[in-house]
Amino acid sequence: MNAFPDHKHDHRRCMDDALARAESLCADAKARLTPLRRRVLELVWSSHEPVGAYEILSRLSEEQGRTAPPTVYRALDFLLELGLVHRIESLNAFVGCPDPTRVHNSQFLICEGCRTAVELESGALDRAITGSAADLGFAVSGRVVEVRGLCRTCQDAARDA
Amino acid sequence: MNAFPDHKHDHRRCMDDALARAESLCADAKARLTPLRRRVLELVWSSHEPVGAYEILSRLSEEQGRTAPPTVYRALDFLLELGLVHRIESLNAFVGCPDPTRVHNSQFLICEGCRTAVELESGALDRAITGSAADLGFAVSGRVVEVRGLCRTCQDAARDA
DNA sequence: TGTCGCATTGTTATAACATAACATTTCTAG
DNA sequence: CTAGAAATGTTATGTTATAACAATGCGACA
Repeated sequence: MNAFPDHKHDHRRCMDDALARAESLCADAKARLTPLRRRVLELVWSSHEPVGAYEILSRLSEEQGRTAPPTVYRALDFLLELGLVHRIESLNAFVGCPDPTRVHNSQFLICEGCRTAVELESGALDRAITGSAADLGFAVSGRVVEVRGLCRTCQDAARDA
Repeated sequence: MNAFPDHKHDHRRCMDDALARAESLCADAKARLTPLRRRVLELVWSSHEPVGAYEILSRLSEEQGRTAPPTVYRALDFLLELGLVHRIESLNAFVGCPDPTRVHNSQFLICEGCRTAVELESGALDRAITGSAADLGFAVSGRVVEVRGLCRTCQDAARDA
C-alpha cells in the first residue's frame, strides 16, 4: 500500500529513483530521454505536488532563456505516453508516476492541505468500476479517479489550529 | 440503476422534468432561479452530452446579444452550488444532474462514441474509495470519478462498421 | 410608498491552459 | 556522409476561466 510521503522524507531519493527508473524504461522502450525531457521530468518530480505546465515553463525559461509552451507540452506528452507522469484532470497539472513499469489505472488521493497527490492502486476500486460499468453494458477504456481530502498530517494540523 | 438513455428517447421529457425539479428545489432553498439561470440550465440539459461554458455562451449571445463569460460562469456556479448540474473535470464541461435532491457523490460513465455522460451511484464504488482512503488515514471530502468507454449502442455501431 | 441594502447582471480586461502550423536542428541508420 | 526521421524552436492563436468594478433589479421594512 502506497503511503503519503512523510513531510520531511528524503526527497532527493524520490527524484533520483524516478530518474533512474525513467532511464531504464526508456532504454527498454528504445525511447530517447533527451536532456529536455529529462529536465521536465525532474521538474515534475521536484515535489509530490502536481505541477502545472506553465510552472514548468517558467522554470525552463529561467534556466535556458525564452521557451514556448509547445516545448513543455511536447515533453509532457512524451512522458505521459511512457507512463512516467500522470495528468491530474481536476488540477490541470502533472505528477510523477512512482511505478511506471507496472500497468495500472491511476487513482489519486489529493490532499487539500499540503497539495500532495498520492497514487493509489486499489483492486477493489477497479473492480467496483468495472462491475458498475458492466451492469450497464459499458465497455471501459479509461478511468479518472481523483479523491480530494486531507492527509493525516494535515488533519492533525487543522485540529491544532 | 441508471441506464444510458436510448438514442431516441423523448428528450423533451428529460428537460421538462429537470426544470420542474429545479423550480421546486430552488423554492425550498429560497434560491432564485432567474430567467438567465433557468435558460442556462435548459442549455445544459439540451442533451445528455456535457456542454462547455463557451458553447452556452455562444447560444446566449445569439439569443440575447453580446454576453460575456462571467455571465455564464456565474449562472453555472449557482447551478453547481445547488447540485442542479455537475462539472466533468476531464472535459471541462457541464451536465445536468438527474436527481439533485439526493446527496450523492457523482460518478460518471462517459461514452466516447455518442459523448453521452451518465451518472452512476454505486455504493460499492463509494465504499472502495472510502476504504482505500481510510487505510491511509485520508479524510475524503470530494471525489472525481469519470470513466471513459463505449456504451452498448456505440459498441454495436463500432462492430458493424 | 419610498429607500436601504443586498443579490444579480453587465462590462472590461486579463489570466491560465493548450495546440496548430511550419521552420530549423539534431540524431541515426545505412 | 547523407537521407530521412525525430526532436526542438518559433509564431500565432484557440480555449477555458476569473478579477474587479459598475449598473441594475428586487425585497424587506420603516
